[in-house]
Amino acid sequence: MKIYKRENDLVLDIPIEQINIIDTLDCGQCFRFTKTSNNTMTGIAHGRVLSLTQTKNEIVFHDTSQDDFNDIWVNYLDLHTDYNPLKTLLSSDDTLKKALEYAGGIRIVRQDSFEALLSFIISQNNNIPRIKNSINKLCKKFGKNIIDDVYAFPSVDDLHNLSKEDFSDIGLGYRDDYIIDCVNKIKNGELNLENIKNMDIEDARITLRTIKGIGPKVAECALLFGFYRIEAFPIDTWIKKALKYYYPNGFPVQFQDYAGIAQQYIFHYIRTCKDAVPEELKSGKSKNK
DNA sequence: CCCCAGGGTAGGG
DNA sequence: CCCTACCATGGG
Repeated sequence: MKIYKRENDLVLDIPIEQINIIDTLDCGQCFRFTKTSNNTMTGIAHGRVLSLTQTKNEIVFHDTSQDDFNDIWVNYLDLHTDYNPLKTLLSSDDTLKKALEYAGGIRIVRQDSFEALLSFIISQNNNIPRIKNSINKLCKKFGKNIIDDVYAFPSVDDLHNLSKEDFSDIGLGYRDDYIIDCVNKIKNGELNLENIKNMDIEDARITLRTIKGIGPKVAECALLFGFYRIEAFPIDTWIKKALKYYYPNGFPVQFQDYAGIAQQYIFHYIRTCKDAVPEELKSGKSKNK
């Protein structure tokens, strides 16, 4: 992994098999990036704009300083982790082998805890385009302006002391109450996200689920995507279908310490690869049984 | 009109 | 423990 300067950009020498930025930033784990050309992703994270252009052997970080790269983006994109041993282990399973051939360049992005927590509260019984839309409106209305029409994800303080009416034009539906409850619990000290980072995962699950609207699935997503607990295993409607079709006898126990990463490969595979599962299963009623 | 989406809750068996 | 109705909203 070599990094060098090219005018205002930083160029990272890294093969696309090691990290595919489009698959990574557009696989339903984070919601603030969009594809701005056929090989460019642009979005906002940690209060900054990030625009990445990828070719076979390099990623261009547009208008990025060496300090921001070192202090923010290496960690955000999980670049210090070697995924090869894990991918070799997961390849012993036929389904994961196919999922890795389809999109093995996915990494688990290290998102801000509060942003991930709120994002996955919004995600419940919702679809990804609508989640992205609501989050963008939330940022535009309550987040701090970064530049032009770009806004940071709102902080706890940005969102506290708001009423349901304040959220009425965000399109959250009934989920506004959940956000209000979450922000209140953080503000009054009932919930401390920094403490959750150091908790045993079972305690973290129980603590997160004290927030209204957070059940098993959202708690697992928050832990996986907001706290980098890669053993967390969110089961949504897609993973339910995958478990039923591929793993009727249960998910392989030898993967349990990294089940969250495996889950993400499968999620992306089954959701976007049209011949991953039979059509009748994809369009079938997922709520039955 | 229907069903579905990175579900959870309350309430009743 | 299980099951079910219901919860807003927009896309297909």
